[in-house]
This record gives sequence, C-alpha cells and structure tokens, in this order.
Amino acid sequence: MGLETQYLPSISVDCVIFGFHENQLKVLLLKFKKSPVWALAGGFVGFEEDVDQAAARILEERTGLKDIYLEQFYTFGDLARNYRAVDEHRDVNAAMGGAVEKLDFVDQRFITIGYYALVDYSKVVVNPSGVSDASEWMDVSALPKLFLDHNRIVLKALESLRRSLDEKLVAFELLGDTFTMSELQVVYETILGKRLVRTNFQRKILSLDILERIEKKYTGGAHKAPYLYRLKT
Amino acid sequence: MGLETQYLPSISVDCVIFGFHENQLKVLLLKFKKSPVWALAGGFVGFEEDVDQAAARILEERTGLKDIYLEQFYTFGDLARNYRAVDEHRDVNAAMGGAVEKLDFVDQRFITIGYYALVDYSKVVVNPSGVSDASEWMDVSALPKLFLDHNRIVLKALESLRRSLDEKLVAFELLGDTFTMSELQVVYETILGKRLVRTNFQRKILSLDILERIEKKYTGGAHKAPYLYRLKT
DNA sequence: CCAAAAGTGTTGCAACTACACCCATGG
DNA sequence: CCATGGGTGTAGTTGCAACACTTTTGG
Repeated sequence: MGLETQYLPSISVDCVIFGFHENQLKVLLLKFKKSPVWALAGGFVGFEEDVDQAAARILEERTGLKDIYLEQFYTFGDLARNYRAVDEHRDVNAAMGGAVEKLDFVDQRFITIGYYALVDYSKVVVNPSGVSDASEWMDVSALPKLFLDHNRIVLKALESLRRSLDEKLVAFELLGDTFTMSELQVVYETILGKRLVRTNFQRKILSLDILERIEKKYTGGAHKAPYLYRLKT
Repeated sequence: MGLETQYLPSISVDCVIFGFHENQLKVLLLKFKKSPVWALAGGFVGFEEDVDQAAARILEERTGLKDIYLEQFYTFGDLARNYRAVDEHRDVNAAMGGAVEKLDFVDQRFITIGYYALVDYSKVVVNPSGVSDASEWMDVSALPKLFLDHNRIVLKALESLRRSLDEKLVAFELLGDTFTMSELQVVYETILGKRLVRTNFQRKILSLDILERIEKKYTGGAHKAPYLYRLKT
C-alpha cells in the first residue's frame, strides 16, 4: 500500500526533539538511508488522525516515548521547501521508496507543521525506524547543515522555547523526575543563552512553590552532596 | 477548471481580519451564499505559491488592501474540522460548486493555517468575491456562532495579538496614519481587556520615542482639540 | 580543614501603579 | 468660567541584579 492512500498529501510534521545532556541542549537528528544528510524526525498525517496525534505518533516511533511534552510552534509553507529542490532528493526518495511501493509521494511540494518536544534524555531509546538508518543527539549550538530548511526550523523552535520558558515552566520536562538545583539552572542558562546568578535563581525558582526537596541527596563526587528536587504532586 | 488543479488539497488558510471602529475591536466576517453562517475570510494555497503569499492574496481579494500587517499564529489540524462534519456543508458546497466545476474539492478534511491581519478600518472596501454574498464587521466580544471552529480561531488570534502587543508595537496598524493619544489608548485597552491609567500610558508610549506630534489638531467637537500623532518616519 | 552546596541579607536599579496636581484651550 | 485634553511630580511596590556573608557537609 502506498503512502498516498494512508496520508494527507503535501503536509508533513517535523519534530524538533530537545534533550539535555552533559550541560548541553541537544536535538535528536536522524539520517536517511544511503544519504549523508541529517534531518529532523518527520512524518505525515493520517487521513483519520489529528495533527497533534500525528506529531505524538511520530515522536513515539522515533524515541519510544509516550505522553511527552509537545508544542506546535510554526508552520513552514515556503514554495521553495520541496524535496525536489535539494540535491539529496534522489537519496531520500530512494530511502522512502525502499520502504514503500509508491516513489512519488514525497516528490512534491510540502508544507510542514513544526512541533518541538521536550524529553528526558536518559529515557530515550532511539528507534531509527524504516526511513533512517542512524540517529544522534547533537548540540544545538553546533549543528551541521541539515536537510532542506531544517536548520531554520530548529532556530524557530528554540526561539519559541525561550519565550515560553518562564511562562510555562517548561524546563522541568528536560530533566528526570529528580534533579539538583544547579542542573535546573544550567538548563535555564543554556536555553536563555546567558549566565544567571545562582542565589537569585534559586530564590526565584523556590518562590514559585512548585518544587519539593527530596531527603535523599545526590551521591556523586567529593564534598557536600547537592539536594535533589522534584516537582510537587 | 476545478479547484483541485489549482490548489494544494487538504490545506486552507483562514485570515482573522482585525479592524478598529467606534472604540471597538472588530473582525471582518463573510457569509456564504445561500447560507446563514458567517465565516472568516479563507482560501487555498496555490501549487506555486508560498503560504504567506496565499494569505496576502486572500486578504487582498476580500479587502482590496495590499501590504497589510499579517502574522501566522497557529495551524488547526483537528480531525473533526472538516466540512462534512457541519450542518452547513451542503450550503457551502453548493456555494463553492456554483463558482467552479468540481463539487468535491471542499468535501474533505482540511488543515487550516491561521493568520491575523491588522487593517485600517477606514481604508477597507469590502469585496465579497465569488463564494460569499455578504460581509460585515462584527464586534469581537459579540460574535455569533461561526462556521466550523472559526470562533476558536478568532480567540486564538486574539490571544496571540495580545501577547505581541507590546513586543511588536502592533497597535498602530489598526489606526490610520494619524490618531489621537486617547484613540491609541482605547486600542490598547480593548485588546488587553483592561483599563489603563491615562498619564502612565502616555508616558510609556511617548518614551518609546516613535511618535511624532502633528501641529494640526483634531478639529472635532467642543472644548480643547486633542493633538494628532503619527509614527516617526 | 577545604571545597562545594545551600541559603540569607542587603543595596540599588528599573519599571510600573495610582494619584494628586497643574497648565492649555475652545466655547 | 468650565469641560476636556495634555502633562509633571511623586510615593509605593515589585522584580531583578549584584554581591557579601553564613552555614552545612563529605572527604
């Protein structure tokens, strides 16, 4: 069965999957089969599927995670953004065609709806799925040239994330169930792109009254162990 | 020639056209032929057309205005939003079918990309075009039940507008070239939904250093005439 | 003891709120 | 004169930034 019988034509969904690891904000990227180009986790919208559902499904297919924080941030509809326009077209088409019968589903102009996801890096077990043969977490500030206009999509996602950082208290989604205060601070600093004063940051976060301090402390290295926090129930 | 040969399938664009008149924030609505239902100015995306271009074209077709402030704010992709799902389906299909040969272009599920436009109410000369036979400015706070999920779309547009009111200094787009300070204040108050203190508002706006006071004063009614302002060049 | 972690106190700045008050002007 | 428009002054508040200082604790 070809893609054109399952999915809406001309519309795709791309997920910018953010994770946090080793004090760096990462994006999960996939590589198409037989192509050197990295791309965002993308997919199509089923005929009987909400767009939000489609985004969640695509995310689950790639990361194995359910119930993830997902937010639609922009829809990219430039005429230029079609698979024919790029050098890699033949590779992509071949990769997708390898998995399905119809070759020309992707051979058209696409409008893509951008979502960003915030995931707990440590919980992700990457599943390359049918159209890609590799996946990798890359530092947001050091991305290679990505497929099509995916670099621009990442930038726009980061902008949206930055704007809603305080408003929606979204940083916690990037951390595990428990975390230290300085881990949280580094997340804020990385997304905002600037240093914050520790004492003021702690005061501000604690004054929100949404965190609970766990009795068990982090048993890392030498010296005093930091406290662990978790979101209040 | 049917719509399906000119436009991308399954995708539409809806414009929430805001105007300001008699101290009220208005939305321009259209009525489909042979139907009692009011709807947003909508249209489709040409095969060789950016989505932004399509939105600008649709806006021009309905208002006759070019170079208008337009901003994409959200894409609505719920499965439920299809023309079949509503009582008015037959009317709409008939209205659209009246203008074109193919009847079943609109007989499918649509994903719509929402834009809002800010226009100078006084400059709009409404052009009902082929699919609608009436148009009307309606007060945002007193809309009837609109076509499909258009009420929700208006609400979401208003939210976005509210958020970017200070950030992007967007209120001026709703006024003519010249305006009084209290007119501007009423625009702010209406969009934000709350009263503002006159003196503080004036100080804030003037301190932005983007307004120029015109020598000619407004020659309206009795008492002292208010000054007119315009955006600095 | 030392170094890292956690927390308190304080000072100053900037922005905003809410008013009181004054000046200008057209009729 | 008075009603409306336009503007200044100021006191209180809040949030934030910067920094000094204390306390806790694991090795």
